[in-house]
Amino acid sequence: MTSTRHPLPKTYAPADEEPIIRERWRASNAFHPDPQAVVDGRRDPYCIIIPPPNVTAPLHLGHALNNTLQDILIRHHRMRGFETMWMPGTDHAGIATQTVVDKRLRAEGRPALADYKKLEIEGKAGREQFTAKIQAWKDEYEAQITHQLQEMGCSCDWERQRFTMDKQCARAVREAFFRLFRDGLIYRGKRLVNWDPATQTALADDEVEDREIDGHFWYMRYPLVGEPVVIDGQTIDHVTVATTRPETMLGDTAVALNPKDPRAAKLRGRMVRLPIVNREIPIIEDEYVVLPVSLGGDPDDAKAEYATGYLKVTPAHDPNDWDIGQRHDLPVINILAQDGTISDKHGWPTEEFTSGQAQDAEFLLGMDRYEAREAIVDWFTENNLLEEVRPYRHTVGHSYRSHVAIEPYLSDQWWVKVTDDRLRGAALRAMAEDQRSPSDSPHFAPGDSPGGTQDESALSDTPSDTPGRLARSEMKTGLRFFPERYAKTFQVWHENLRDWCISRQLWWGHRIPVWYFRWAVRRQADTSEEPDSKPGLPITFPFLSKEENGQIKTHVILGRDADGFEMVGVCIAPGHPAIEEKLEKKGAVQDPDVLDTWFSSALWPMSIMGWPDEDAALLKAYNPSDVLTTAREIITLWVSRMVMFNLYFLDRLPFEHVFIHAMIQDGDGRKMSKSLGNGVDPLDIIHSHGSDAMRFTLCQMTTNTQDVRMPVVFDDETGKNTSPKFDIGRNFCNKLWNAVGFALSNLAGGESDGSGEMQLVDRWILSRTAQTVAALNDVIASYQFNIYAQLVYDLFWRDFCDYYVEAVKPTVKTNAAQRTVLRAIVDVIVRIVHPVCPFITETLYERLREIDARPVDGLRLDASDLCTTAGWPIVDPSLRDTAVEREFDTMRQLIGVIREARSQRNVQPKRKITLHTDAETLGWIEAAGALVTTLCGIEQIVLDEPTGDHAVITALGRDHAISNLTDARDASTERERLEKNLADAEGGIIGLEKRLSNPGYVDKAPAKLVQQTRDQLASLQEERDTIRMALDRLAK
RNA sequence: GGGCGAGUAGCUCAGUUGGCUAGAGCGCUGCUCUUACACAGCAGAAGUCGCCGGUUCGAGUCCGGCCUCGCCCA
Repeated sequence: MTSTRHPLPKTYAPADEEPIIRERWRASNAFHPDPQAVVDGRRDPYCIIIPPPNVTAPLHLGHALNNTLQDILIRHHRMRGFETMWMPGTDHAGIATQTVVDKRLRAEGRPALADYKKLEIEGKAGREQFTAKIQAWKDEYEAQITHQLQEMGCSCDWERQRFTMDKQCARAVREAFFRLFRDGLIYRGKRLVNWDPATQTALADDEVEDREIDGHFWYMRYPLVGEPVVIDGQTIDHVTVATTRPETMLGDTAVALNPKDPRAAKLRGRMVRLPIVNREIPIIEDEYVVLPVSLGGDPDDAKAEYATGYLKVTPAHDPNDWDIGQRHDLPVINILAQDGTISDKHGWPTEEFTSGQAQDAEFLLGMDRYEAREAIVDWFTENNLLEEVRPYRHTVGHSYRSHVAIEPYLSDQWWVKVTDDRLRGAALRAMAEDQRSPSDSPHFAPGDSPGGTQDESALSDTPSDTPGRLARSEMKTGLRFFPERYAKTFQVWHENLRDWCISRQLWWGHRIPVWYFRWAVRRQADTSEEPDSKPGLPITFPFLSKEENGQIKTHVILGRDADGFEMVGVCIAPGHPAIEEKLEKKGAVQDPDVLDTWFSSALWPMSIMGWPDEDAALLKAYNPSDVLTTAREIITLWVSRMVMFNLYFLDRLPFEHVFIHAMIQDGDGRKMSKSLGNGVDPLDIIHSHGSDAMRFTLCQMTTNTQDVRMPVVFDDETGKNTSPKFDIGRNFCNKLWNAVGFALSNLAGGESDGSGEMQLVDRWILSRTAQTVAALNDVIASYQFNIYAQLVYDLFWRDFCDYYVEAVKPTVKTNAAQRTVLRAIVDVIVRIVHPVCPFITETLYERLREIDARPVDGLRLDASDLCTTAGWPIVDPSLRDTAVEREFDTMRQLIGVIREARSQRNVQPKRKITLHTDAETLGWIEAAGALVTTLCGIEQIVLDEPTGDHAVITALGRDHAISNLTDARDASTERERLEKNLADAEGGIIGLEKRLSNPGYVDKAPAKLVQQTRDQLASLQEERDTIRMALDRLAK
């Protein structure tokens, strides 16, 4: 068969080929699997769910890495015949997106969030208008992200792309919330939020700007209740607390000191009387308290320098104090109103005033927090309770909007009770047993001892053994992490888990499906139990039908107002807009907050497959999926929540494996970031080097360490950041292009008469290929991407190009057997490179298809129209021939020595030389075909001793010579070379002799190893002797 | 503070149950635009495997301690 096509261009030009290939893939529909084929049992599934990128910004290099790795897995499995699904999509990223859009609007001088909030208050649909702006932003970035993924060659099922806020995902969110609420796993509780007293709104963490301010530490005395204490000869009748916020003392509920503090023991169990309010509060011990420098605190810690060792604890007004309060079960006393004035109406116990205890504090009520601060400091001064004031510069969070200092403020939030055993315990029990660490965790059942038997089926997954694999619907245990060490992170996170606050004071997100209603509730039973933390009894609204009431199965009582009405919160099942409407007509108001973004992300593996419709074919086929591929910082947040929710709602895992890839840092070990300007844009690299080059480089870098470094350089020509690392991939692609092009031209041109036999190189390259393909399968199963690249590189470049192609040049045009092998090996190489470099291999595959393929025993290569759907090479173990590999290595050694001698003697590359050798060596060389003569530029091989100018060489334990070299002989370089070789040999001999003269080694090491050492020694000794003789000859 | 990772050639990194005279790519040196590829070929130089101690016949690899850098969680 003769090709009518033009030869390949000399250099691979990715920009010319990539769009053609993308279009070919699109038209083929090859990335759109049929879930029914899986459900019917006709095909085995393989599925990856994309970790949905945020619509906040375009993809960065970390995404490029993550998605390249996913695509490698996907393409590999698709070629192996799995019904392969890679589900794409994006995440709405609530806080980040809302902030980014608000910032952009403000930068453009257009109406922004604050303006829309005003409109909303005025009843002019501000919320709707603002979310429309975000929606437009989302559409823009979603399109951009999709484009980027396609440019990278990601073989996602684009027809099934989803978004965390689309209709289908929204339904899943509503359903999940309703069920968790119904089952008592969602509750309402207090939490400190960032409160802006000026605009009177809660702010997200990233809406708070840290600012350094010049403040003070005030040292205030709290008198001890009861007898004074003597410590180190000093009589103590009070403790001194240091604070930057004196006004919060009104809400103090304890004084804490570090258990390591020497004073702690003496004060244990004592109380102090809080000045002004006359509240008696306990002295407690908590590790959080900073020890003063004088008591052994860290001298480099500014806080230790200012600390007294006594910490006033105000749970309602400081996040750290809140945590201490939780740990010690302290009362929480909020002393501020929403506008930042001192108030007794927001949680300050009324009794303290009615009893007259707090009458000294009455004059403070109504004061602004800063006025109150001054007044309180004055009061302490007048009463001789102020010990000292020291200036102190520190960081205080300020509202990005009003620029006033934010106030940690107690407010009602919704929580998921992830600490419940149904969630946390289930997630822990789902871990593969051999990956669990020893632990006193009560969540593992007694039989679940760590370090149990390994689940063998998890370790290999060739298509032939998939029937042994656990049925997907039964996959509720065996969650496995790669690299293994991350299992510990997962376990520790769960063991220290706290409940998850899911409400966010934002507009962009899934609105909380709870309606608040002021109602004289008709109760089925009266109850005085604490209503706050658990759903109440079923509620009945008279204006709803019995059936409709059934959709509101639960409610939470939020409080009782002055008139005795209860404020209740009800959660409505999804799909009943009529009920929502009726309630709203009666005055019910939906919670204004939205859910934490992770709530919808946690449902991602289910929602995108059609849950809550449990009959959806997608859900049956692809939940659980095979592997989640993600970055390290996400294990705690996301992986955990997906596992908990999938187990809870479907009683099975969302995925079997979790692969955590390294993070890319710049050459100095810094994170890539916009602010540092050290980021590399994947699209820039695709344009400068090609998508395949970028992918190869990323794959090749992916070791199982935590971080990998990529030196970043600024390219003056393009004005963009790039990295020399990408040259690795570009060079690889170019080499591939040229080598395959060369092979094709040899196969297409010329013709053989069908005769000819395989030579040593042919059997050798087949053996190496068989070995490589087998290794690749293992390496994919264990997510060792750098080794994948290495194996492919070595086979293609070091073996195929450097030896095979060179060796067959003189014979391949006429030797039919060799042509068959060359054709097959090129085919294998193109296919095994395909998962990493899909574009170039797809292009080359098309050319390769023009050449007739003949079967090679032991090698199966199912063809297809496209490389992407072609069969993965299946090699018979019989192709592996270690005897041939050894024989080849012997010849390669000889080649190396001759080449070295040529180089030492400055023989011109083109010059053909004469080899003088013995009959036995000649026999080996001839048996190897044209290998040695071609690679060494040998014109003839003779059995005579050289007469004229020549160089003696030592190889295979004997002497040979080369002649017909060049001009005057240079004995000194040859002597230098021999002396170096002699030194090497002697060094080796000494080492081996030392080892063998050690009785411990000879006695204890395995006999096989000892014999191997002896053989090694003998051959080195032989080599040494011949080198010595050669040196002697030179000396004559 | 807790957890994890890294330290091997000038740079970026391999090194899987201890058997190593420690490897690769880039860079460097020399020779070649040899007819697939100069984004290439051939040859070469280059390392006290962070430091100290231990186990062992044998340690880059296992154990203990220390130093430096980084990440995650509080």
